[in-house]
Amino acid sequence: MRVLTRISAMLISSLINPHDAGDDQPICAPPLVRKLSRHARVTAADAAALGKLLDLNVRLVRARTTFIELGSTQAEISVMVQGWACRYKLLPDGRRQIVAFHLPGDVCDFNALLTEAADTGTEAIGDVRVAGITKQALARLTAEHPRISQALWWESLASASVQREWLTNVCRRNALERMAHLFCELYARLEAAGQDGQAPLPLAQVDLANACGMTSEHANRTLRSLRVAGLVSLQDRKLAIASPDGLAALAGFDPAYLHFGRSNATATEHVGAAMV
Amino acid sequence: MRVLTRISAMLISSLINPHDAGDDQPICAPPLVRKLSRHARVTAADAAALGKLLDLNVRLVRARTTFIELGSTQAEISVMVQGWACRYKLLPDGRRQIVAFHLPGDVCDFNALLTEAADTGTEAIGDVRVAGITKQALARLTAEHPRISQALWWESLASASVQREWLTNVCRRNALERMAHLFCELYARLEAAGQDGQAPLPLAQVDLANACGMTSEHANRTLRSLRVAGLVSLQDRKLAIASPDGLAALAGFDPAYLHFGRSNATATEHVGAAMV
DNA sequence: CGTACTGTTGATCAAAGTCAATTGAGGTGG
DNA sequence: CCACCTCAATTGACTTTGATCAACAGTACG
Repeated sequence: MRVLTRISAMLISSLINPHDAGDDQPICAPPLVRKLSRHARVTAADAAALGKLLDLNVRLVRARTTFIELGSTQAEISVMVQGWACRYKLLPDGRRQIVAFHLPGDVCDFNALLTEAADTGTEAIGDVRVAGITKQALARLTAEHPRISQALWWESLASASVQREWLTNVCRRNALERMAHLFCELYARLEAAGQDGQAPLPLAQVDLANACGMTSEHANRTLRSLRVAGLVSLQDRKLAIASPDGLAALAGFDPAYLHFGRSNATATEHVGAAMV
Repeated sequence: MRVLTRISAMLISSLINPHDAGDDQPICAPPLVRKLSRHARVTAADAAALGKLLDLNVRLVRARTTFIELGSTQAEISVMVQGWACRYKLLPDGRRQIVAFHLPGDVCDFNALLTEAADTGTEAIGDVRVAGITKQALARLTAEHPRISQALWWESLASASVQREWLTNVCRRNALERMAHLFCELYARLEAAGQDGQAPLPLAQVDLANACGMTSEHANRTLRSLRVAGLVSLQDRKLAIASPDGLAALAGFDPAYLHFGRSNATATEHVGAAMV
């Protein structure tokens, strides 16, 4: 049984969105809004509408709880508001693979749109806040705000791109490079999400192992190598990235695949219209 | 330099689409149309409109030619009409990873919508026919045929799901299981595409190696194991799947992740509307 | 003060990579 | 038509990476 604590929208929203007074400064907008604003030319009205939806239905998920169960069908799209989550697959014999990490502002669950049994589970790493948007609400939102729809396409395609990089990462890099690459990605994404890229990562070594495609013992040894090389450090049992540049050099990290930045926001204009 | 032969639409269409006379029987529709019809309730009019677009601009790509260059930006979305292609990533030091195979009916290039430099290349494995749809044309199509847009969302999400399965496959299965799994997937996808699942696969061993995340030598040995186990066979230098069931048992193959089937086509109805 | 996790370390083993050489098929030019 | 060339496939010997098995330490928590 899932243990989900649903909390009144107003309460939560005032707790985690202190900007709620109605000003539109993107700096304190919900993470997803801020992110989507980078992709397409989301107007203030678009952002406000999305922001309102994100406030309506926020639930608190306790650490180490799977909040999107394997095999379940979801009536809602889940959006990360706070905390970290991981998406994993399980083989029948128990082998587990983390296929993605979800940070604030990430859409956990585009696949819910397929309305089929989820072939992945999603688990909170620490305590997490997730906004649920019903498909109907999303339908209304995207119908009235086509630019949001464009931006969601972007978001979805960008996360597919990350997926491909992960595949390349685990297949073509060795353990040390793999882990370094993962750290680089997380660092870059945290920074882009407006969070402190230097903040200690809440990941357990098992998570690292499951994400990098190795055993926890080997993850431990790999981590130690990175530590003695001075690239990461441990602060009171929390991992911290000591040298982003060093890690990037080791991993051959090129953030292009993350598809940040609004470089060609104008160019995607008509595409959004296209897909929507 | 890319060597692309562009051929008059009418010519090609009559060559490869002998059904062109205007009848709407899905059995002889272009592969993409047939596939999308499984996802959402695409009407005859929707299908016809898409089919027409797919006929407008078909190019022939010779075997072993990269037709979507790394680093390029694309004005068109490419759709596989005939033949096989692979999508790959390259590391600076030359290591290569195939991240997807494209069969007839697959959209190669959703990422073109991002209008950023492609971080993957796409190469024809044998001779290939690709339909190009300009973003503008796609915009018009999806605006007039929202169900097509729904179906494209489905298609995009399904391919992301395949991507995740690949990650799990290479991380958590050994060489033998990996390759068996790949064969199962290709077999299932070929069958679903209405092609003969028993047809010999045009893949070179290097391709197998690059897709399964191993060296070509090891791919060779792995393939031999599968051959002596009677699961695959070599017919005049072409690989053929001898025992789909045996392969599936070995690999622990569950086709759910491919998201075939119209099981819940009705349920996705309003979602399509949502995203569009 | 046990109990239950993570994390840590060591010893050993198996899977896959690397290096090197050979085979075989198909294509080309003489 | 045949010698030659090229490239993919094949095989063997050896090495390396990472998995497995096993034990133990440190913390957290009831």
